Amino acid sequence: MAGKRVRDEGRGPGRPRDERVDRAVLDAVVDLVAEKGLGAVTMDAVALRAEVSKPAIYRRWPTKQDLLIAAAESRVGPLSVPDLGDFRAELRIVLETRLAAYGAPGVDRLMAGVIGAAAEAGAVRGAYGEYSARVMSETRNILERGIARGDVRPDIDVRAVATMVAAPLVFRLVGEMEPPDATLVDTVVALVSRAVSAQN
Amino acid sequence: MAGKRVRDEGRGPGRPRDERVDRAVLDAVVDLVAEKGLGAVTMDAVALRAEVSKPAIYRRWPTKQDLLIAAAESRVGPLSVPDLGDFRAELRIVLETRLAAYGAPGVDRLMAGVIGAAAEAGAVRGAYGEYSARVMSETRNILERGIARGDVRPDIDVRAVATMVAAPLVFRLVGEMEPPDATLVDTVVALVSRAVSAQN
Amino acid sequence: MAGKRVRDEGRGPGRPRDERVDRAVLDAVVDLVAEKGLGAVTMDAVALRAEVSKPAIYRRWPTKQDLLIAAAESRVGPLSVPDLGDFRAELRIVLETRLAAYGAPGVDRLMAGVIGAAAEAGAVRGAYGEYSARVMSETRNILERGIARGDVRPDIDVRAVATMVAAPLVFRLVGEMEPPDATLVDTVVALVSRAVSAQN
Amino acid sequence: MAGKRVRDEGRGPGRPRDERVDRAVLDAVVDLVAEKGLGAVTMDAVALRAEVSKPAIYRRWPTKQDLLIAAAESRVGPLSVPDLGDFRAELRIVLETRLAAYGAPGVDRLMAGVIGAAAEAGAVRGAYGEYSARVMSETRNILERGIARGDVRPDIDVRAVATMVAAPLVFRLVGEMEPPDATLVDTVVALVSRAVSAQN
DNA sequence: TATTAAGCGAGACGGTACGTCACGTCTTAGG
DNA sequence: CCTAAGACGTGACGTACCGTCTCGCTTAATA
Repeated sequence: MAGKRVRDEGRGPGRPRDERVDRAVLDAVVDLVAEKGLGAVTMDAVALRAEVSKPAIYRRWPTKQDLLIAAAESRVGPLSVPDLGDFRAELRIVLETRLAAYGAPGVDRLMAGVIGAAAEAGAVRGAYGEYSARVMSETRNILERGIARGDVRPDIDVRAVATMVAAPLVFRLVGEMEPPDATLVDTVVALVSRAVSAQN
Repeated sequence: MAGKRVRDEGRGPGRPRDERVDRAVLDAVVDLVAEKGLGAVTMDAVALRAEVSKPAIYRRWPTKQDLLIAAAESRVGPLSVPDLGDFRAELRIVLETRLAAYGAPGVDRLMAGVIGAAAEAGAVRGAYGEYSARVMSETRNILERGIARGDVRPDIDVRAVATMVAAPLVFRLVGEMEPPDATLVDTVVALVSRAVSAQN
Repeated sequence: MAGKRVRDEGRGPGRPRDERVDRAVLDAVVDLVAEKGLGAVTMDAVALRAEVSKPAIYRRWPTKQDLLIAAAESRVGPLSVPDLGDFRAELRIVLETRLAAYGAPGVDRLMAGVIGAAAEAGAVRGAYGEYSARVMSETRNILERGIARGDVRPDIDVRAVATMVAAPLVFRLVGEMEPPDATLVDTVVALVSRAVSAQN
Repeated sequence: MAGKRVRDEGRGPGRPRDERVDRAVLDAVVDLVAEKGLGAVTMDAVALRAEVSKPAIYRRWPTKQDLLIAAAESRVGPLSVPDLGDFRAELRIVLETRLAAYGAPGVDRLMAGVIGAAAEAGAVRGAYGEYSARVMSETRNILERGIARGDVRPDIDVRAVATMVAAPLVFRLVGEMEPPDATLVDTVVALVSRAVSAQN
């Protein structure tokens, strides 16, 4: 799951955490971003919207950054692609899944906000780094599966290619500030699969 | 240059702007990021470090976001690659120039900060959008030159490919929070040139 | 005793109150004040120190103010002075008893805290007013006994004189923030008894 | 003046403090106490009422306690009684001046609040201690003048008697939570002057 | 040469969000 | 009905930062 949760799930004595609070808070974050932009995502505004108290939020996510990451992860989380016997097909699924997720209202600016917050913190590879790794892991998986299967050239640098797969959609969103579209997905699929294909 | 400057350079009456202030402020921003992280880049801290007053900063850049963009642009600005007669060679120059720029201390987190600030503002395509376009324009140029020359396939989507070229370094920096390296550059050069090459 | 107790002592069904809780809580309050000052007297801190749960405290004293009053009363409670046939001697007993009580560690700041809490509440003459009246009642008694006996002038305003007797020690403690001492007691005894004496 | 002010009056460079802010804030405190009680004296409420920002308040008084003391001092400050050639007359002036000040709306609860806040802080003899000393100093002065003049017995303990003079009005207000009245003043004047008079 | 518009450092200002803390209530599981 | 543990809503706290403003001063181009 997302950024460090203060109390681990091991039920102890005392009143248990109210699960509805978690959901309500994350929804409130996404809704606020979608409706009024990142600037409206104040801890107070989130609390008000979720009908929850600020301490209840801070009990779960000790920092605004952690909250943003958790909200992002609730919409753009780890992926699992079945073995389709074809790297290109699997790659397309990954990218189209991400495209759909980024297209949901608010998710675009939320991702930018998460990156901005992560930059602020500067803590090298904190909660955000772990989230980033989780999000990219399935891309690495299909690459390695492709290599094992034989339809991906074994001489590629998996990490670099994974970056090349993940980067364009996010960069279009955050770096160019425009929504990624099907053309971009098609181009990534075409270029990457053509270039890493074992067929030539 | 970056975000709207309040007084255009057309000399008027009164005391002229002190050019040293501009330089001192931008340097102070980069140094602060390099030494203490983005969180330390407060307008007050910048003023203190640059030995300059806050109004002197705001006269030049009306917003913190504008200042950050100007600082980024002072380190990672527009590029101009001569016609080498070979798309692959020109592509490599673009990427290696960016790699060098991103490797300078502080520039990595500064880029992340610029993106974060742009996200916050939410103003669709403001000063940041223009900066982003300036930075990516040379990549488009070499692609179009390659198409004209004939060593780049004419059926590609220029914009999408430009995104695929620019994205990986920035994403490695900002999205994965690790420094881009030569391997990543090599991989981008190899994959992109192989895939867009007109030779097959 | 102090402030309204939620359940009157009339034994009902169910598990009876644990008497040790009462004592432990009041002791915890006084100890905390003595050791770390009034600011450390948090309901949570009291509960932790007394090894008792918060609801157990609130069942007994519905408000922090009530708890403070109860703690104060446990150390500085009503007094009973026997008829010694001499107003001056009885007055000295009252004052020396109070002096001793105020000298105990923590009691000084506890009194100030009670007054502060009463001020905050603003509720004119609530639990605190009753406590205050209980504490001052014996002074009125010895004054009235002295008038009846004939060694106190009958033309004094009993209430005003009682205030003059009670005020100095408390004010020294709370208003001047220094411990009252024997000199102050001697002065009060001397001045008051000299002034109200029927002998001249 | 009241509790430590952060910047001393020695005009330096930069924008000077706005004197109206000081006045507006202190008035807002007193008005809020008078109208809605001590509980309404929130830093936010004060800022709102005074049409001033919270930082502007904290620049002047680093703590809520300091602010309360300053507000109290603005209404109940040091006194200066001319030499009337008669201790009893001077004592009456001191007490009647205080009685009038305590009678102003809000001042009663404000005094209680100051004492409560001082208790909380626990800092032995901080800003409050100094205020208390300032307020009591004139009483010591008239006692010493009386001794020098010869109409006050020289064998009294000046400090103890000063406490006996100052205590009753404040204690009536804060300890008994009722307004002091003329009867109390008369009693204090009568008892103290009778007891310390050099005539017998 | 005097004027004057605009620059300059310093720092207070209003506004707004942050993250923390305490109060008093409520909810669990167990005695 | 009590107990301990601990989450909950409410709401104030004091701090930090942004972007504006007001001082008194300096600096050059113009009149």
